[in-house]
Amino acid sequence: MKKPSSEKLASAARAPHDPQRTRRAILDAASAVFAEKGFSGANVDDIVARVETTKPTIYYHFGSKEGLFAAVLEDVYAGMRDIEKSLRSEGLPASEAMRELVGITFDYHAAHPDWIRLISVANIHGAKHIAGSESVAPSNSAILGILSDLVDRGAREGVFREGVDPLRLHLLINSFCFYRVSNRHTWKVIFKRDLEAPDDVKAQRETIVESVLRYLAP
Amino acid sequence: MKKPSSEKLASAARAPHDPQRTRRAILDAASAVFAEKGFSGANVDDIVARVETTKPTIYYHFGSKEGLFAAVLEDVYAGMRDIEKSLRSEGLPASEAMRELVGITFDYHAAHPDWIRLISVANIHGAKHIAGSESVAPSNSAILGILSDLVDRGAREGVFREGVDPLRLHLLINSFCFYRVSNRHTWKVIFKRDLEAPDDVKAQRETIVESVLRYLAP
DNA sequence: GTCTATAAATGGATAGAC
DNA sequence: GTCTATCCATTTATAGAC
Repeated sequence: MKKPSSEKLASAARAPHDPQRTRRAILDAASAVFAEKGFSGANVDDIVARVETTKPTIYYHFGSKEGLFAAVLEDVYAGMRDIEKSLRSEGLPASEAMRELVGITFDYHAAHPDWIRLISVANIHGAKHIAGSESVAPSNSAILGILSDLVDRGAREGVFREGVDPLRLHLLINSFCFYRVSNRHTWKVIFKRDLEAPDDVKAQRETIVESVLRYLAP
Repeated sequence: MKKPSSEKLASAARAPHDPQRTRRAILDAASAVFAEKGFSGANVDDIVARVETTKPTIYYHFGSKEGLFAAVLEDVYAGMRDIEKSLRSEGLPASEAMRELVGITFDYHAAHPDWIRLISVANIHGAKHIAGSESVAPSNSAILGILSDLVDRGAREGVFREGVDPLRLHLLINSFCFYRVSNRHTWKVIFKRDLEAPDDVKAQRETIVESVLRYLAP
């Protein structure tokens, strides 16, 4: 029989019935557990143990384990807007702005391994949990719009070549930033090299930045 | 795992007790099920249903569900040698050979989505199932050796620049080839574009090939 | 809205015959 | 080496009190 000491919610002396806060706490805990163990590997009890709530409360708010996972994914995708917020590329020349954009994308992925694991888990399950979501697409089209504008501007200024497809460029950038985090475990076993060693991270960042700039060069 | 090289056991359509064949059949079925549902999502009964065998037989051969998954991963990594086998780059100039190597890597990934899902699943679980394997690393170092030699040769011939790290280049190539398959489901939901549309696949192939060649240019 | 207690079902693993 | 039958821990989900 364990004595619960509500630490997660007790930062501001948990109100007896504060649904918003309960929801938020459940989402955060679920996010961590799903990221660590995958969808099927995670169980609701693990989540309960982290939040100091109970199973019926979770089912009251999210309906099912699948509903909870869907909510976690929507929540996590919403955080992607942070990338665009970080961008300060207004006054910069196109290549400098591109260097900035790629670097920030790299840094964001590197700083959010849990986010990446969740996307991986979502893909393992065919993305069915976000298939019906309306909030997920807009979060991402924003950054794509910025990239698209930048490609056009660079082409007009003559520093980028013409005819580059923005979405395919986005694929080139994201694949590198994502994969080096998502596959670092198998990579380490196979090549005996830690992709997260600080010096190497720096070199990888330079690799994708330079790679993109060279790809765009006229 | 090793494939049976000599088959003196082909007496009937299905011998009553043919361990090699049973093992092979279990591995193939398990591979498909793990790829489809992940490690925890897959259950041994699903695998049994696909092969004509029983649960005790699986446990006899592989010890546990985890042992079976580990065996599946080793088996699948062994197939990676096919990439090097496809390579015919001996007489070609360095840039042509590189174009060939990147293209074949792209094609191999595109042709083996199950393989990619299994690697994703392995990474979700921290690659612990292959952590102790001795057969996995050599399978991959072969292709890396070829890439490394090619980079050196290109540098000597003056068509590639100096100081390119082969492993980081391998990362650039593989990340694109892997990600476009592994993340195609979320990509489709978010950007409403099918990464597997034939015309687009062609363009993506050209994107990574050209990207690598530009990256290597002096 | 949140709790205690429990139902209902799934699924990993094994005993023991052949 | 492979089968039939089964055990039992785990786990999603809910009934009903407060």
